[in-house]
Amino acid sequence: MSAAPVGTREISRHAVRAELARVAFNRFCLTGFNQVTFADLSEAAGVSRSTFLRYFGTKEDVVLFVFDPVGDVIADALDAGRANQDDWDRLRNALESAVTFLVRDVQELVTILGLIDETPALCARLREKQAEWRPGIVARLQETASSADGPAVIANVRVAAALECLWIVLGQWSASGGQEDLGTLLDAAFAAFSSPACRQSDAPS
Amino acid sequence: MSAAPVGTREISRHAVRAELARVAFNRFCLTGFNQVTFADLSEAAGVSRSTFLRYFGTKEDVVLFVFDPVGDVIADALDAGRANQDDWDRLRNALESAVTFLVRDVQELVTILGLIDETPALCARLREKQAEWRPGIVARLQETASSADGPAVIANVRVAAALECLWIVLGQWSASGGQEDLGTLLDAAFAAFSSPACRQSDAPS
DNA sequence: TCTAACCTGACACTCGGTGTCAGACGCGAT
DNA sequence: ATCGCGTCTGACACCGAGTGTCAGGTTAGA
Repeated sequence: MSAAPVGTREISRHAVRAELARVAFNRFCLTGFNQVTFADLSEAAGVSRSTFLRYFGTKEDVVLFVFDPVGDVIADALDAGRANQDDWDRLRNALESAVTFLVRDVQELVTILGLIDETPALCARLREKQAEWRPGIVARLQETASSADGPAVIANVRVAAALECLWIVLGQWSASGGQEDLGTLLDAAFAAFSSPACRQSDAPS
Repeated sequence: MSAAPVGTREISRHAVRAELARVAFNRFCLTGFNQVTFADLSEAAGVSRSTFLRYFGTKEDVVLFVFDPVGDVIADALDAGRANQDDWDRLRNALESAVTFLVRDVQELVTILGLIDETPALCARLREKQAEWRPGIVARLQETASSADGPAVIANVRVAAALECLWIVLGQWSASGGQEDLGTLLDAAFAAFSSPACRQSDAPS
């Protein structure tokens, strides 16, 4: 997935990137995202500030570049089992693929999510990435559709809503320290769309 | 709504803020958001850079401060007609209040939305504001609930989804130059939640 | 081996944003 | 009227993010 690096230069670049991110991540967790400067990071990593900036365009990307493939993961996962499933089921399953991709090391992901949660700049940048994914996901959701399908806005809204579910669920999960089951949490979140939309009648007290 | 300014100082400050924003907005539309610096803005407005910075903490706020009350508008509107309506209906009506609040001058709103749309930094900051509104809206949605109401995550997801609808609808509306009816667009967007979730069967060809 | 592409570090620069400071201004009390 | 108080303003210094350039070293591939 996501264009495997063939050239030796690509391999090298990828490895250096990973190492720089690792060193930087420790600093961020230790001191806080905003308190750490590029000068600190480059010094800690043993490279010049210029070089560090060449590997990561912005400070946010040092943390968030691991999320880059998620958009493609979700879009690709929409193809699987596209028969006999409605939009919500397909989206829910695609999100399952996304969290499976993200959860390699539980502790690491919990830490990253915690760092993001307490840093507005990281939240903003992550939401920006999410917005970039949406068109591709919407297109994939529609291209396998039976064309006699409501206006495009419907698909747009559903994808946007599903992506919101993803972050809400991940937030809940990381708040529990990675204990809860992500599949169960996804089901609970998607119940917002399928359940009988509560409170059309008073409480039976 | 939103704490009417009582003191003379508050009135003055509010007026200056509006004037500075007006001048700045022209510049932004003329040259593009990123190309305009605080030095340009302050010169155009006839004040020092320091003063301009004192009225708007960030460059994004120069454009986006008009959206600040929207969160409260939505939360307040949730109270109206809280009987015999399910979550989706209440949220849809609350969004109607929000767009009514925003649409004073059609042309101006279309221009602002266009500027936001082509400026990633503005999109990001607006999404940040939206995230700040959410807790308050969720609380209001739940406080009038019959408590025998699914887990909190349900309300969270629904509010998040509704807010996504708001921006999708506003995007569509501004793309049409403010011609289409916002109520109709809202209905079309919310159909994503109530319609029979397409494609559980093949196309009848 | 040779050449061309690339990587690196150093430097200069712009701009967003924060903080400080002294002076000007408005306003209420005496 | 004027005195004192808090506030607003402009000037300045400062920091950090991000961009661009350039010379020299390294490596890949013919």
